[in-house]
Amino acid sequence: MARPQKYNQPRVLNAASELFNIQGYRATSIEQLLDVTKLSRSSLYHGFGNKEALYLMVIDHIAVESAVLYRDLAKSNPPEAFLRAFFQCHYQDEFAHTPGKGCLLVNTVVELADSEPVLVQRALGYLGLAEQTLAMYFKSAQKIGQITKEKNPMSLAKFFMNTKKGLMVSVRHGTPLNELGDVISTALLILK
Amino acid sequence: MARPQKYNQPRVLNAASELFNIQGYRATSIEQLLDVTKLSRSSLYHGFGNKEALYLMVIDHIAVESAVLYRDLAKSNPPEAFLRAFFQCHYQDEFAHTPGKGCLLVNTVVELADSEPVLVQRALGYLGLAEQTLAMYFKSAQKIGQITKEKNPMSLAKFFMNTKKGLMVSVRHGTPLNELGDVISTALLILK
DNA sequence: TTTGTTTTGGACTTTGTATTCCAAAACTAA
DNA sequence: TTAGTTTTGGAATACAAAGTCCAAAACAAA
Repeated sequence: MARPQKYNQPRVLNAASELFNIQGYRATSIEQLLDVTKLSRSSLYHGFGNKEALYLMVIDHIAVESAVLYRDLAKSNPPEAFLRAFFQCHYQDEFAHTPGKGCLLVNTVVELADSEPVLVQRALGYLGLAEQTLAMYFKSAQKIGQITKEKNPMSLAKFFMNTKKGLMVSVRHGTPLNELGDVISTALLILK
Repeated sequence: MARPQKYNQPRVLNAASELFNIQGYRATSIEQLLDVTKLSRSSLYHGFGNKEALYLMVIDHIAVESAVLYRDLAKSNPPEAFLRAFFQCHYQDEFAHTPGKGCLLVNTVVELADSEPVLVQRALGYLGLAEQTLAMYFKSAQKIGQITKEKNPMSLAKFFMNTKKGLMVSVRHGTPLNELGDVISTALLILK
């Protein structure tokens, strides 16, 4: 008994996510968002609130996507392969779940650290979640004997999250892929 | 035979640097810059051009400071101590050459990656320089036998620069210092 | 067709921001 | 004092951006 919603959230969020990821939060105008989402101004404000609310939804959206991806990668790979995939999934088209340059969560905390606490806290929450997931992965990998028990799982998680953050910075400014591969290989020596 | 310049560049650049570093480029308004530099609007535009030009001068300014500091640290420390100082100098008050949160160069490339190529290129240049300096340091450290010759000096440099970038992201969003220390200790195992 | 909801166009308001400009004031050296 | 230069106040310009609002159009079901 009503006109159905024409736009669907996932498509809008994907388009917005891509633009935010490339340009950053502040550099992205409503005008541009209307462009890529093909929404009318009225629809965007009616359906998503405002720019900040939309950004929050985008963060949630990509965080869920990433969490699912990580879980899959962890299930089907031994430690080294898993970590390589974990590092590369944000800049390899095969996985293509986050187009754009770098990681939206990292970009968010760097760009907005001191000026948008709500957005930063949301991003930080998901980064923390990823760290915990990594720690649990290492803990169980130690139990199975896949990696040495010498090191604290939490320390490993923090170290590899830090490596990931560094890589996301490098990806964002266009470092050639082979150089990133070199960094990854060096970092993985920690597991030996 | 003239009125002398009241403001001096270094002081202005320090004040501006601190604000830019904390808030980012876009979130910092001219109004706020006038506030912290104690300059009048007219003086700022007359003496420094515009916001972009000022930011370039700030980048140059902190890059020179950092380069000098790194050189000193390299001269007076064995590899491990040098690297620890290299990592910590951006968030320890003792060195206090870059107040604010994180590293302005890293913040710049992340915040402005796609929208301010001039500023990003300038920052990238100095980051590249730091990497080269690190590589040379490792090369000579290998010659003296301070570190193993197993690894490529350039790979080491890239790896530790990546670690630094990750740390700067974490510093920016307020990770407790002891956690950073843990990451650093893990990363340093690469030298063993 | 009628009804109720969603979507749209587009003008409008409001706000914030960078930048320019000029005449007046401040200051030093001659 | 005078001359030459720097600094300043503050108004004015220009522009872009976020968000609001309303009436009209589109649409599906009754």
